[in-house]
Amino acid sequence: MSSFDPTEQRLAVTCRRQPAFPREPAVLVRLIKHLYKRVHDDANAMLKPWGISHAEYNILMMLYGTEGYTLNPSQLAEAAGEKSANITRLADNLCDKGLIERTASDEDRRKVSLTLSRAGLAMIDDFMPAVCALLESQTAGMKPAETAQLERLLKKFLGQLERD
Amino acid sequence: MSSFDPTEQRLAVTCRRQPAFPREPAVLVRLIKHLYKRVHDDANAMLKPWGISHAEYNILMMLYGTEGYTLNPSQLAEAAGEKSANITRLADNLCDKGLIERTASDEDRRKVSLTLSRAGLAMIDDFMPAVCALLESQTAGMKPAETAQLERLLKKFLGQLERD
DNA sequence: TGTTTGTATTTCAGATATGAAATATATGGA
DNA sequence: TCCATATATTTCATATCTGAAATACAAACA
Repeated sequence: MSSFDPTEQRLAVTCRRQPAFPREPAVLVRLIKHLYKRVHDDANAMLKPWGISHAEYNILMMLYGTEGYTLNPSQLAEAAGEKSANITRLADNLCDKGLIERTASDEDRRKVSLTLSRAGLAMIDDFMPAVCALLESQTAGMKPAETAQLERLLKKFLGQLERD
Repeated sequence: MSSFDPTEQRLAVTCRRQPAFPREPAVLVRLIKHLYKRVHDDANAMLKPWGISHAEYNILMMLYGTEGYTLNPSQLAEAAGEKSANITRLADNLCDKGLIERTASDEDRRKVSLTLSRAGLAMIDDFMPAVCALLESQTAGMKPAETAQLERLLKKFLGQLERD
């Protein structure tokens, strides 16, 4: 019994009432939504002891995954999947917490560099065991071939959404 | 070239820096986030002419997919994947727009019934062609066997997240 | 009956996210 | 040079969402 069952049941009724309604994409889209909400909530709960949100975590980790630990707000927006107005706010918060540093670029003065601070790096090292444990538990029941297949299909789906 | 490439690239760097970091679940979680944002934005854009949001659309469609077009806020919260405090607000808006009706239950006076109105039904009939077109375009590049496999794997993933 | 415990919904304050406009700088011609 | 257009970021008003507390009723039972 999954929390998704009531949703699926209601999609079935919709299909009966609207013969043109395409079940498969509708189910996929709603599964994505359910999964995202769940993953987002779990991540927020896990990160609570460190006083950062899932969105802030994503910013820190995108900087961490970059040579030089530095990105511009616009690169960060793409990597973290946030709108640029939101990046400004998140970066403000992370600066206030001392986890990143904001410096002006001199090569292009429109640009801003956001760099992981020493404290930001230390926090990542600190929460990393908890993050790894959560991530591992999330796929614990799936075989490597299944997760690889899921990755492939999700990328194909994303590619389709982004065509044109 | 996908908008996901920069993210994936940064996850690869993270794996190099943190050998314990499990790539596969991290990639899946971030793909889910990217997909959700995209689907959510596209749905909002498509629905704009009708003056409703993606979240409001989900409420309407969950009522539409129910015998009697009626649900309680708590059932709606589960079906639509929203927190109950949010259902109250969304239902308020939909009532103001005349798309649903709120009535007290007499069998259990704590409960509230939210019912699709005549105008709500008419709006669904009206936007249905655009909804179907969007949904179909979203999986246009995938074979039925692939979407079925994706559905199966997403359900397995969700099941894993919800164990315990 | 009265009391306790549980469930359904709403309220409220604060967090989070958004679009559109504003600001500042860059770039490529005329 | 001057101008038009493009890019990067922020600001601001508003929309959206959340947790926690408050409210209202139900159900079980001493």
